[in-house]
Amino acid sequence: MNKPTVHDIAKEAGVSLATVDRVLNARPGVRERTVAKVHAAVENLGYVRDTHAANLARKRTYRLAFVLPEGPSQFSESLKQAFKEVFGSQIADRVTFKMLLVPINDPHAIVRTLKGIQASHFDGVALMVPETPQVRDAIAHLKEEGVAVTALLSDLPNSQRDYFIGIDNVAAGRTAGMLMGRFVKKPGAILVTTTSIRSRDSLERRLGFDAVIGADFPDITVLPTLESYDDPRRMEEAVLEVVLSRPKLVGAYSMGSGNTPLLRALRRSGKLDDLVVIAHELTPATRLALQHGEVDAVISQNVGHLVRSSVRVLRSLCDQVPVFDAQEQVRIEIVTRENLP
Amino acid sequence: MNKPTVHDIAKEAGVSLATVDRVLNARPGVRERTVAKVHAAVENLGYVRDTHAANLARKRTYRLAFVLPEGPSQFSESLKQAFKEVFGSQIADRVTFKMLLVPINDPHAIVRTLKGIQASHFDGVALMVPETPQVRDAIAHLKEEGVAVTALLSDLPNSQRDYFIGIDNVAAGRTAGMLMGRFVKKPGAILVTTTSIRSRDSLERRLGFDAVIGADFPDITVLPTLESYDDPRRMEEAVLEVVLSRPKLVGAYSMGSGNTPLLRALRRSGKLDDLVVIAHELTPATRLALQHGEVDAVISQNVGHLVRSSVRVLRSLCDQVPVFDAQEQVRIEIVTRENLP
DNA sequence: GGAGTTTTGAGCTACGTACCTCATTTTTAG
DNA sequence: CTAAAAATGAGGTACGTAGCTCAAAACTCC
Repeated sequence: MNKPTVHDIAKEAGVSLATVDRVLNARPGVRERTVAKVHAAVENLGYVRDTHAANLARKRTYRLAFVLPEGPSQFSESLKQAFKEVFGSQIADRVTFKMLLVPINDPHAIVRTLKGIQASHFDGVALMVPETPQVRDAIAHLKEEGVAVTALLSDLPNSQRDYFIGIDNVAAGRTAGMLMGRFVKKPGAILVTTTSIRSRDSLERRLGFDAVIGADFPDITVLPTLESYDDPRRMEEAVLEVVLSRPKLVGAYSMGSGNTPLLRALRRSGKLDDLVVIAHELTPATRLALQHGEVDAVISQNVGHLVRSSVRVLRSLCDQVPVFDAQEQVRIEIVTRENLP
Repeated sequence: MNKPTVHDIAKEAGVSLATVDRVLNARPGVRERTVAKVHAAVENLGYVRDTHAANLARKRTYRLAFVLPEGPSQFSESLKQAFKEVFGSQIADRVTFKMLLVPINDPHAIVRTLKGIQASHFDGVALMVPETPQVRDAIAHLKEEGVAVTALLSDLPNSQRDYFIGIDNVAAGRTAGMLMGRFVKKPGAILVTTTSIRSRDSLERRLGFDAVIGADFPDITVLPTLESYDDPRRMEEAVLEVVLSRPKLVGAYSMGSGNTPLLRALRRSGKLDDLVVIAHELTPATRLALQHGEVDAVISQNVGHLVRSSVRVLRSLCDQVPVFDAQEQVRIEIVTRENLP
């Protein structure tokens, strides 16, 4: 009736506790036949190791590193806030964190940081960095050392990362496109902005957005993407210019960070009320804009969930336990004034 | 540096381990002054009990009961599916479940079931039942016996339940109203259906829906709610009648279960393509309808999240540990063809 | 001041697992 | 067959906490 323990396994397999221990922890010096017997007993009884008792016995701690872009983005801030919250909660027991901030546009510096992560100091790493060949190599090296690696928000599909935690950005772009198409009331053009179209996220979102608009909303044209290159002033002016020169503008889609300069420009133009505005990521700024009716919808991913997921996933990877996918799947959330959390 | 243990507390407070244990577990026979000393030491060192070690020592199990409506609703099915999934996961360790199915329309039977739950057999209960005076009394009784009680999906605001896990249904209705208002392309009437308007959920959703339509979309009228009383055939015919007699119908809002008869009627009428359809809860039926473009949006709550939340919340309540609210908050999800999980 | 009562301390076992040592048994090679 | 090597067993300690016993110390009260 009760959950079987190692003692039960020993009895069932007709071996001693020591042998069971050797098998379960893959220690050497056990005959093939005996290993098989123990495994059979495990199967038979449906034994699952009590992770908590095991962690207690081995004084295990999960030393995790999070490599995040530095710089004062509102999204990063809410990520950091989420980390603080999680750190105090149950999820984080036996976990120690280290946040490593890297300049997102300097692949060299990123790789230097990754090389600084050693298996002797960390058991798992979550990465929110762009994929480059050097990053791939660094990940391969981490894996060789036995460090668990998960991609966060931006996938690293061609690397050896163990897991990806984040959304399908093409689908996110499609969702934005669908909302835009259904929300606008008349034919016209859509302004699109982002930090840099060189980032995979922006690329994918634009792809999805264009696909839906092209297929389902023939009356709408999508303008070329405006890039801010992290310069808010420049973005604000560029947006203003487009808005003033384009009488038939009906909407704006902000794919990346930099919602604030977009909104400032639209406010200055006096046309904000006539435009459907869709942005990404729920931050204090977009939240306020939603409440004021300036932004019509925000496509978002639950930041708290992202952080908790990364911790849970990294723990599972460290323990070599299967990840509970259903729980870790990140939803593409549509947030409006009415369902604002 | 390391997490303080009871030993550290004993040293810090200048008392023995036994005394620390007496204080921490609220055992009698300790002087006020000593209790204070120990609490001070706990504060000083920032001690937090290692729940897992504690559970190990006391062979603790969390015996939980879930009181759910019986009957073959698709939503109930997905709930049960979610339970099965959670049962095999880490969240459920040291947890034993019991599902108690009750006839939702028989308050008498519900109360009988609740009275059958005794503290000697259960540590926590999650309830998905309508609020009646008898139910309130039964909850009060459970609380007296020391059983943790949480409301699931339908709140029991006037009872002594410890927690509510679910969404704000007024906000959910508002969200549906907003989407409906923005999705329909011309003025007209909206058909509204539910199982029974006597249920709190339907009442609240309708309230929110009407409020938004009334305030923001003056061109739209909302028809009186059609009730199915759990009779699909009746619902199907009633819907068909309305659709055929109302040329200016532009949308349909399904507030409760019974999405299938609504869709059947709309298909039969041949007008499905011209209507904006918004439903609640993501089930196999609504998922398929979304994919086929028959339903435009589904307002949903993540069932897996609901179940995991209830387990986590009930555990926290049993342990008298604060609930991590941010994690347990249930989102009002907007699901469309594009962001279907 | 003595008897009774209350409070405190010391020490033990247990939970399920990890990891260690040392003795004993079994297997293998020559 | 024997010596060496490999495999196994018995039993211990530890992790952080719960919960128990029994003795010792500290308080009351009259």
